[in-house]
Amino acid sequence: MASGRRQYPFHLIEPKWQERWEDQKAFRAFNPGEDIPADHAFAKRHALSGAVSADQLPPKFYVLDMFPYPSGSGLHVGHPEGYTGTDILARYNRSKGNHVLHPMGWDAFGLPAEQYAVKTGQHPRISTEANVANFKRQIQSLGFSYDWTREVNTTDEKYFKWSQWIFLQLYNSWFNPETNKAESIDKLPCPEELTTEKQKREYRDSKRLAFVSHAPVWWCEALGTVLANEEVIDGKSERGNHPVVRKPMRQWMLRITEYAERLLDDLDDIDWSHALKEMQRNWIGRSEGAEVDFEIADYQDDDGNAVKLRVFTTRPDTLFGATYMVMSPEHELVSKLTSAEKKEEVEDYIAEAGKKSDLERTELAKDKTGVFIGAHAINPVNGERIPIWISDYVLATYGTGAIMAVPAHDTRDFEFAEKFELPIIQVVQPPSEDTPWQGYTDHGTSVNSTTSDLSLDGLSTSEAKAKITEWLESKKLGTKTINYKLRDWLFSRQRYWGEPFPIIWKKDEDGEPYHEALPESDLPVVPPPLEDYKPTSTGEPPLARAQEWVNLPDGSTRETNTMPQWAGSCWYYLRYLDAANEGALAGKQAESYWMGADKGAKPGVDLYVGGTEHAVLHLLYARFWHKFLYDLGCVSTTEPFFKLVNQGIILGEDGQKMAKSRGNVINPDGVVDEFGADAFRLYEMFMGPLEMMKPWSTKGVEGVYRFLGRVWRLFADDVSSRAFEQACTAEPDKAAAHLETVKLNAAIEDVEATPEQLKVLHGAIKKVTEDLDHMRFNTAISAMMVFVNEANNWEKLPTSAMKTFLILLQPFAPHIAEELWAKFDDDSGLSLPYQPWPPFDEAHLAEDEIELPVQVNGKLRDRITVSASATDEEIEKAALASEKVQQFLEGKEIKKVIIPRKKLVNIAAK
RNA sequence: GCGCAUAUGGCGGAAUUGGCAGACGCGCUACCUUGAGGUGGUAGUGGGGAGACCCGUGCAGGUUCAAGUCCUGCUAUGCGCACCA
Repeated sequence: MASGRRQYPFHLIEPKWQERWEDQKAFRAFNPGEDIPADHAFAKRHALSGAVSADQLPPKFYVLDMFPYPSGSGLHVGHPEGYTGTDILARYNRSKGNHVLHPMGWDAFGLPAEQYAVKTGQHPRISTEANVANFKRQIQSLGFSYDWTREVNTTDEKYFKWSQWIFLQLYNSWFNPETNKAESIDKLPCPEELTTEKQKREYRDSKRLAFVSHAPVWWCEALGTVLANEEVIDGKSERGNHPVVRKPMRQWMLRITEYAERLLDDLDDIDWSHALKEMQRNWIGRSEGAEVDFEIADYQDDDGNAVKLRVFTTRPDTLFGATYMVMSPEHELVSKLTSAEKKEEVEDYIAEAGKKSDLERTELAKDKTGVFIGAHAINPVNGERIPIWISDYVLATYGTGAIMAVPAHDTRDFEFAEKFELPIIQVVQPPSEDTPWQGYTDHGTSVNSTTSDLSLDGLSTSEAKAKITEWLESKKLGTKTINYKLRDWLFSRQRYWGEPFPIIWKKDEDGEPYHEALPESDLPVVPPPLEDYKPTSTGEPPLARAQEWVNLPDGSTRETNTMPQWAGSCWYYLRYLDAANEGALAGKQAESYWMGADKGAKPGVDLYVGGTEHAVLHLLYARFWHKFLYDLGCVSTTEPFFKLVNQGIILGEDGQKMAKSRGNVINPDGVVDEFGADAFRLYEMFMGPLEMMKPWSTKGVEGVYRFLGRVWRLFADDVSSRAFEQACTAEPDKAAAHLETVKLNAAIEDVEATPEQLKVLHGAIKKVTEDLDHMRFNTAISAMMVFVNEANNWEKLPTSAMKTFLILLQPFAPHIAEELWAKFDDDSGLSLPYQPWPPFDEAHLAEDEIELPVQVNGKLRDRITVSASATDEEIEKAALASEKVQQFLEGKEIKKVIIPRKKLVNIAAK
């Protein structure tokens, strides 16, 4: 326990101001056209009232936190780290005169609530509501200036109506590669050869941005659901670390791959960290190369046509070095091409590969396996017959599912060729003679690549690529191709606690099922109540249990899958703009004001802060939906989040990751109880740069807490403070009333600040302002500490300077700042959070005399004091006159004297 | 294996275009107040040396009048991806 006595009465101050802010709706943001009460501080600050158009409103500043999943264990110190940073900037911008949008909400669909429901039979809404209430209490105890009228909850049917609405638009759209954007499915041109309604329907269904797939998906037995690629890590589920297996199932998918190029290109326009952009680039995984057709030797299809095996390669320049081909075991041509004598061996291998999980496939990566299938292909450049193998090192899901193997210049092909003793031919010469060519995969010079028709020899790798690609295209043997690692997004889950799809299933004249969208007027589709939230015994999702809900009067049935948790978090930042709008996900005016780039504002969310764990999943999905909504005309920017910052992880006091099992978890409630919300906020920011990983230190909290105590004692009168404490001891239940008896320090007087005081004050203003502009919260706090340390030595404390300091302190420690501010008679009529941010005046920082360090050959030898107006010549003279300097110059010849920007003197001598 | 980030006192971290390394805070030492302790205050605190001085920003080089900062090559830690042809 740190102390018996409090540094200052934060326990009375903090609830008092939190209540007041709520009563006054102090942090409401007003949409264009909304009625602004004349007595609201925002109205007074900007001389506005009533309904105001977007042009009349001050510039917007949209500062956003990643909304939390309200778990049962409550807030963790990592959450408020980002929230405090954004709150400081929200308050700073409010003070600067911007119109701040700073909202909070709940990403409340999710597996833990559902698993709890399975266990207890209680509807997940009940536990969700309790968790939300607890999270909200904790967040509010920290004094964040959110506009709670805009609170959203993804499980609220008024909210998920619009999640379902976006899905409907995806369902009703296709991606036109010509225009590079989504368009209505009604405008999809249908090939003429499709005549029947069924054919046309199937064609349309194959083009929708939301479509049904029967491809193998990741099935997690323990979670009872399928997972997206991105939710599977090393063959285990991201949540819970359960094993997953590959299994073909009917699933809804979203065609995110159509947006790959735009998702990649537009990264250039946004202010995200380099590291984060790289992660997204890697995930999208664009690679440029060529698809090349290899004719199969001695083989025709049933119609007597030649059959071709198509491969993708990023190194078409190495085509002459292709000595064998490899197909993935799942490749559709495998069964056709396998010779009779190899059939058994090949089938065994396929069965064996199918049994392996992906984990096993990668763990065994070093040891290549494979089988020759008894067929050959013809290398199109030189007519060589090369054997075709199958191996699980070739993935069915990337490129064409088959490769040409160039063992000399590809590590995997090299390992495979060595193991199976396949020929290795050099076709690239490394730049250095000393580098062995075997297994050399970098660029070099082409060799051994000549026929009567074509020669690459002597060309650099990039020249050779260009030449061979052109040659292949001219001979119709191949085409330039771009491939992406990004896969379509698996969008359905076999869960209860998620958004139901606005989709029904019908049967056509052949008795085959097909899907149809529900009309918008049917939204929201609300999940039915259940007694049992487990999947059914046949593996169907839990919604299938609600037979009355599933079966519609006309004989059609509802889709029983639900959407993944990402659905709600993909667009919540848009709902905040106009959270109560029942006619649209966000009104046009509100959207263009808050997200638009008018009046020099940043396009999209000005600042988005959250954990790095969402570097690919949430941030890629949200960008995809945003671009889709842009195509639809629903949003006015191509990107949702202009600037994004990842806060670093906070470690336990032992330097280890916080975990219940280690017993090193810090509970914010405990810290707030002991030191107060202001100290908590201040410490979270004082620890170090926001983006860095850093360990918690209770001693460090005590340090900033002591600072706030010094602030309190600087402003509060000693005698009345002591009287207040005694009164509180005597009448603890009247403590709040006694707080009002604390008077302002008598040393605070309405006097002119001295030049020395102005220098200290403006130094602090300058440092805090510049640091806030660059999110350097830790150094801004240290600047305020310096001010307080200085002010403690002052005999008289000028009112104006002390009030200005409180404006600086307010964003960081708003409660104590408000309490002290209230002790002044302020006639501005504005509450503290709306006080104009003080400008700093460089004139006050100027000095009459400056002290300069003098170096000889780069080593500090003396300091000299000169007039601030001294010329370089005068400074040089003064420096050379110094005795100490002369000692070091003895016997040396002065080569040069450097005086850069009057910062120091360096004498170079020999 | 590939990509990215980071490396500064006993600790968290400062050092804005290359210009006084260690701001601010923690811890520690001494003293004052209190006097049982804690709180509060003052002074000191990178290492070595009695001292003039010398050495110091993960390691090794380089550029420069001047390098924590720029360049080259390493090492360690963290994160991401991982048979992506």
